[in-house]
Amino acid sequence: MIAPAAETAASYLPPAGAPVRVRFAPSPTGSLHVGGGRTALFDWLFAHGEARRSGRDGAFLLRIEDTDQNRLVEGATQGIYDALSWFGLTWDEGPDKGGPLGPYTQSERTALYQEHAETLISRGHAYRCFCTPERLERVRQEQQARKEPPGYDRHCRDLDPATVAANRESGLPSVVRFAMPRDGETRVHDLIRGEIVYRNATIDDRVLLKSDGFPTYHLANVVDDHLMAITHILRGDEWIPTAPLHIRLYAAFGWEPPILAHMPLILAPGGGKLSKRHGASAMEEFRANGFIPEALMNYLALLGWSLDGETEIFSKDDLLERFTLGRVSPSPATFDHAKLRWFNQHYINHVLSVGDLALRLVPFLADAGLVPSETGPNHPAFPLLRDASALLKDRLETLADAPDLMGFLLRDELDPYDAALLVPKKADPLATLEALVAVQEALADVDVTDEAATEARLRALAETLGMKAGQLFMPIRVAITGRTQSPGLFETLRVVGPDRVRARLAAAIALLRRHGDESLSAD
RNA sequence: GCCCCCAUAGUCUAGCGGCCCAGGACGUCACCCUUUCAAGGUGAAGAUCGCGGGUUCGAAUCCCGCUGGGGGUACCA
Repeated sequence: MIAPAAETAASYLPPAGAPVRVRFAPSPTGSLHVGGGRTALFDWLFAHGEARRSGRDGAFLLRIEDTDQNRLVEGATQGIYDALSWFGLTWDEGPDKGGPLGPYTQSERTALYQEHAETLISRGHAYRCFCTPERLERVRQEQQARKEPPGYDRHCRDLDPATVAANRESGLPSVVRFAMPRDGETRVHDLIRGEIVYRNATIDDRVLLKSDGFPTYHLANVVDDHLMAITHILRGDEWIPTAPLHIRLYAAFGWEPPILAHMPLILAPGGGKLSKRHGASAMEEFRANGFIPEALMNYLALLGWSLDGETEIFSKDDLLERFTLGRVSPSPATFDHAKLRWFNQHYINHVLSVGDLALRLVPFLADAGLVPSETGPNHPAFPLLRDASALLKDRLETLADAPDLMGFLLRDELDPYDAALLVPKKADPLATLEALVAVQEALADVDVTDEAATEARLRALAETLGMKAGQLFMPIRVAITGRTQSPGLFETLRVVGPDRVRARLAAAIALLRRHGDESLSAD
């Protein structure tokens, strides 16, 4: 546990007594990306951690941005809830939770956006545009041909009111565009990077309301953040280029903009945005691949944030205690699967209790048919699972490694293995066979659940046979586990238990006899 | 092309003008422990602080330029 730091109020926090409200606003167009997961984490840590530590109310809300009817993916919203819940984040307001400033699903707020678009039009900050997609495409191509920067040519910006009315009357489809100031500049204050200055002339008139009546991100996000009393916007770096538009929108509405903080991008190992091509990139994939949420959280927290450059292990409580938005770095970070695996291994081996680990292993082992899926702490299968977990936890990098590594403990029959494995390198098959027979006899009157007794007996046997202990232990290991790598031999024997030890030794001896005959006849 | 962001070892990072000829972690390598493999322990290699100019008694730290990487450039978010 890390001691809480003496907290001096950061400059980006509101005056004492005023609340901090942040939101995570994913669109339900697929599974939740780790980049989104990290943004949600930082949102949550800021609201529930930093803000509350400093004596302010901190609220974390979830808003579903489903304004693109063409990209909606069925079940995606539920998937987002599941991913965030699994990750360990809880939200105070959201579509499923309700709250004072809902609804929290944008498709239920369309009237609101339309009203606000009209307000902008009436104030001269926006206008109806009747340009067809075909015309827009043509303009774009012409601009490219002339090597001009692409962008809307403001064709409809100064249509006279009569034309607009006539077009609307005749049912011509239209969008609402923002009337960006044509000169001057817009200053965006980013909490992480400082001030960014844009020349207004380089920003075109973006669409606010689409022809299907739904808003674009720009309008919906500004209207909702204001109406939901959001104080700080945490979002990905990819939003920096549209930040000036948003700032202009706040100004056009006469609203005070929230504090903006753009989180550094998460890059793929080869460069570029992290995607499916680079292995897992969605929260649910990490879950399915056997990563535990505590480890993922620890790893993700350190991608872009650090406490002191020294401390590496942070529990969820540590993070709530120590995270500060001000220490988030502006530079993009490359996702390193190897380091994530290290964290996961560390949590499995050193942080989780054995009982906890055993329980988390159940879904993975059940899928492989190794334990009943209903296995719980009081299930008859649990004690063996627990013992198996204790034995193998130091070589589990992910929960998904368990079926392969623990099969020999959880099943009575061993998977078929190559008889040659029984014979150590540079050892004689016949001598090995005799040694195993001797082991069989020696173990007949030894209680294998007594590790010390078993070890004493087998070491003595090795001496009697004139073998090095390791030479004798390897054939036993293979006979009992079916593989050349296993936990310590004596603890393995203990957990496998007397009956299976006996049966597996007999099976190994039989296998070696057959193998010997075959190699003789092959000569 | 245009706009914008970023820049300390392969990777994540500490550093916010002298404590740094640069600290921690992952990865890599070696050794130790040892019945195998892990885990663990110890140690090593690895960064002309992207390059070039300034500012300063003094720069990884401040300023400018360049280069490189990345993002944006949709009636997607």
